[in-house]
Amino acid sequence: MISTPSNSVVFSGLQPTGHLQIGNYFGAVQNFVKLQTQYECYYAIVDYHAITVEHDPEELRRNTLEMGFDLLACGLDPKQCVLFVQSQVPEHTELAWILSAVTSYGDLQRMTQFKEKGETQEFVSCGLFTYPVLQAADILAYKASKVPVGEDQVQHIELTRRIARRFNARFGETFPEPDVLLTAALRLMSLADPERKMSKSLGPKHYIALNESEESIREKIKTAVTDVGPRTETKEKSPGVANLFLLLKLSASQEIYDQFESDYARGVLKYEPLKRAVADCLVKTLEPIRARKAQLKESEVREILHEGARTARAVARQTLAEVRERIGVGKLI
RNA sequence: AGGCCCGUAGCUCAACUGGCAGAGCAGCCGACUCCAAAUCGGCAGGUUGGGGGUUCAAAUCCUCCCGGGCCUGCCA
Repeated sequence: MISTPSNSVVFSGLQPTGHLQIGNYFGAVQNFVKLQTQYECYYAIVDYHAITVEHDPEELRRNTLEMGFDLLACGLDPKQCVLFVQSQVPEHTELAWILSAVTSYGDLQRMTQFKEKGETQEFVSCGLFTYPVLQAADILAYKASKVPVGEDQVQHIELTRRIARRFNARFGETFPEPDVLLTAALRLMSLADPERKMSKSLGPKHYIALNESEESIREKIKTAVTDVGPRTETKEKSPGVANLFLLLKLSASQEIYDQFESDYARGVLKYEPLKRAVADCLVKTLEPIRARKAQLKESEVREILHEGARTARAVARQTLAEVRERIGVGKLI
């Protein structure tokens, strides 16, 4: 069997949260960069998702553009992938409405992310509830079959499959059922609370941004939580130390990494030198990204995003034409 | 459309019958530590949702507005 275009399309969406942090980079974006050389990739900065909770319009605008800068700096190449802003392709929201008609209310009620996010919000919008439907539309508008996402999104992709299946059953084969593209599950943990995943929402001590100053990176690594010392009776690393080793693996040479591993195994590792090495290597690893970002001009980023939206829209429009036809709306002849 | 409840520090809440707005957590600085954590010491944090009114004095009482939640009705 030769792979057809229909099973080689990748879609992923990123919320415009402002600057990317290194957890996003090593956990997801680095993988996106790799995927763009192997698949037909659509990457969307999903601003319509961001409005489902309270937000500031100016901040959203700024964050959306900022995300474009960061993604390009990380190595997403407009020649190899389609990078765009969700709201610039209105087919997403149109398809979301259509799909909401084949989405089970009960399924949505079972989405754990809605329950969790809803608890933190004073005002729970209807949009927050139907968020997974828009996500399904994002994916299905391009008939994507592979969706690289984190573990926390797996439930939403399963819902997307159910939505696709139900649509196909009622109106005829239209969408592929997308698969989660699980790469080597790589989770950077918070520096200040290594039991939790690194996230901006936990506070500044918990994450390192891609564009963070060298001084600040060193300070945060230095104050990262460790433990009372290497344990002799068990080889198991504490979460904080394991996290530092993961950072070292991601940024240091094999030699340096092996040296620290060996020190740890022999029970002679001191955390202070480990932290110094992690900070050194991390600063060096992020430097090229910083350099690329500094070279990007705002007008250039805007143009790339607009061009991406044009390309994406051409594809999404075709899908919508087919969908409208199948469900009996639009043209009446 | 009617009724009831709520809004105080970043978060969770306290403040009697109207009497100097406070605590825990989070945050910042320091001590301790190979580095951290924990612990200890210190610091900072406020238009009490907003306007108007009563009063010597309002987070507290009255009034309007904004925001949120619940109940009922109406429509279909």
